[in-house]
Amino acid sequence: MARKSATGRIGIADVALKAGVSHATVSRVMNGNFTVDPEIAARVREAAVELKYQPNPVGRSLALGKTDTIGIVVPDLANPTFQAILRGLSRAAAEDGYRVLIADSFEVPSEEAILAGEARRRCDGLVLCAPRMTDAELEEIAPSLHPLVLINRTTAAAGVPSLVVDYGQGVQDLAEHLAGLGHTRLAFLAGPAGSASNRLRLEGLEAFRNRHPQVEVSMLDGGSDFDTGHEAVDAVLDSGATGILAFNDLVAMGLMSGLHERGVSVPGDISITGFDDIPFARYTTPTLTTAAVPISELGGQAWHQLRALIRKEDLETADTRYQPRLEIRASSGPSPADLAP
Amino acid sequence: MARKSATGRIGIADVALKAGVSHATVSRVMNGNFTVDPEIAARVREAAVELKYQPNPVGRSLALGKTDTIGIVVPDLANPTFQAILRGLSRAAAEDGYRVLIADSFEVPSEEAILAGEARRRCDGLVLCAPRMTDAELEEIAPSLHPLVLINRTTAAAGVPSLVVDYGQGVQDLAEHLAGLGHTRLAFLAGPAGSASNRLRLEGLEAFRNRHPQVEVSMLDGGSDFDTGHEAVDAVLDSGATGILAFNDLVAMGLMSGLHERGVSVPGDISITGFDDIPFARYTTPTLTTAAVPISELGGQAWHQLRALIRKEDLETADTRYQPRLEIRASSGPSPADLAP
DNA sequence: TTGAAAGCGCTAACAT
DNA sequence: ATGTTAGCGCTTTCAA
Repeated sequence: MARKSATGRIGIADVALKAGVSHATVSRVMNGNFTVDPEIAARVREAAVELKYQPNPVGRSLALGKTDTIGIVVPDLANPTFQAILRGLSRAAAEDGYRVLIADSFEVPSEEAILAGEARRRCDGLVLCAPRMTDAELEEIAPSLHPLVLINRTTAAAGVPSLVVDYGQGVQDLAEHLAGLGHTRLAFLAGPAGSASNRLRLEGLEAFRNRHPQVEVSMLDGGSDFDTGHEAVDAVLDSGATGILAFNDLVAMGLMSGLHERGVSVPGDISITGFDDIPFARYTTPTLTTAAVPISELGGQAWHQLRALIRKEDLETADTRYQPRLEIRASSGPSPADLAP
Repeated sequence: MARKSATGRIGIADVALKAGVSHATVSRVMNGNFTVDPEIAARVREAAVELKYQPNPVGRSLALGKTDTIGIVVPDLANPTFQAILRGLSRAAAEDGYRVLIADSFEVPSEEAILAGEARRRCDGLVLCAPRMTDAELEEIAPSLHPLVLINRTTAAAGVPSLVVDYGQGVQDLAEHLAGLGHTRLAFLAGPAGSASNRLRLEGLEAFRNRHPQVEVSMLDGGSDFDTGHEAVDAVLDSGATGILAFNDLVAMGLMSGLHERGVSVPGDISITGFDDIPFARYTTPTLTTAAVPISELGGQAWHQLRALIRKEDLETADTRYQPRLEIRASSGPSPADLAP
């Protein structure tokens, strides 16, 4: 009978018994150790196949001190940006035989540290995606999370590579684009308060203001999803701005939908820009002007950085900076003030 | 010094040493066993905190025979449907202290069985999402994957609960809706060939045809993403149909975008329906008529079924069938033939 | 080339 | 109430 082990599953001992060898030999064969006599190896393999034996990964993990698994902590799995990062990460890691364990903090900053620690202990490394926790907290826990890679966040802690998108530059490019179209009253529909990428956008806008003192840039509270944009219609109309920089594509889409309901023409009356260039952006009506971010590439890069750390190839912990690319489509046009004198 | 164990990390032995007790006692304290003297327990806890000790999950898993992790295999992580299922699953599992390990088969059916087996071995249970493998193969591997829950697929194998969306009924409801608006020439923009959910839609349309012999329903080849819809514009126009049933919302959006570029009015000239009711559906222009599927609820339910199996509460392995809900929005309207006599 | 034995970090039965 | 001991399933020295 096959079921010898306590768990009821077939273990290395069953194969050893069937092949008439020790478990050490079975282990050697399973791991491709060539010091085993070919004849015996064949017998072992045969027994393994017959019993449909597959090594227990938990046992291996304990013995080897590695799990072939990495973790990722995201603030919100419903956000297309994080979904794309996850996909890129999962794809790249899979090519090296690693699996991904996910942890969603549901935008609760206080949960992040716990989730991160827990995930890290089960894995060989961790990707922390746009964490909402404070700099101090991040810096404090970073060492215990090593190997660790950050996305859209940096830290003073040593040995933690960061992949950050230059949202500041991106938003400046968008603002320049609108200014170039004659818009002199812009409004920024901000993102979540704790978001570091929102801070970068604000810094970028500050730089823009300094270069263009004649352009008014008002700030409107917001968020990161459709509803935020949809609910911001009144605030946007009240602001009197003709060029709206939405926090991201989702917000822009919600806003466009709301303006459409009010009979406001885009870009006839108001020009709108998004951020991210999610796949949907080229299918909205009108198609959305935005700043394209190579999101899923970011996930792939995160794995490559993490892999280097896991393999202790950490020769270079240089941070990587991604430049968004301006994607001009139909949602932005000349300022109506320019058209109707 | 704290670092005693071979791995360099702090282990139970370090805490035992520091608190002057055996590791068994430390284990008892960490697991809330009340047979420990309160004073000693406090001393142990203190030592644990000072050393920042956290039990190694791999060690626990091996000893307990459980990992507090479940796996999910999806055909394509880029698909919003699977993303939503993943999110619902992850959320529900997290509430019970379980984590989710993901495996993406990238639409390669031959990979599924391997990925599934591998994932299952690392986890306490598995969710197989719309597997593309054959019925025979699924039935063969199902027993070795137990506890197993299927989504949008059924199997003859015993003890495997299925959660399936009634795509057949949904597409019939949509077709009835269009017929009720006076459309007599419909076209179905089909999905991926191997997809079981596409087969269900085709069956539903067959039933519809039998009930409405006077309505013409032509079949157009397609796929499951934006581009499919966008590229289908010519085929759609050539078909002469005034009511288009797109495979899903993505295809519908791509199609609407393409028709918009051609100056075709929706729903003035052509009515369009999607399927799924992804969040974007209510923000398209015009808003999309579709059949709403409670996708992320599906993920939650999958966890509840799986949890019952893990806990061996498998009293009822009844399959669950979800009825899509017709969501009538602005992309469908009266047949132009009815309007212009 | 192979087997015996130790050990990965933990839990739990057993003994005290 | 606590310590000792024996696993969980595997890899890997160390002997032979």
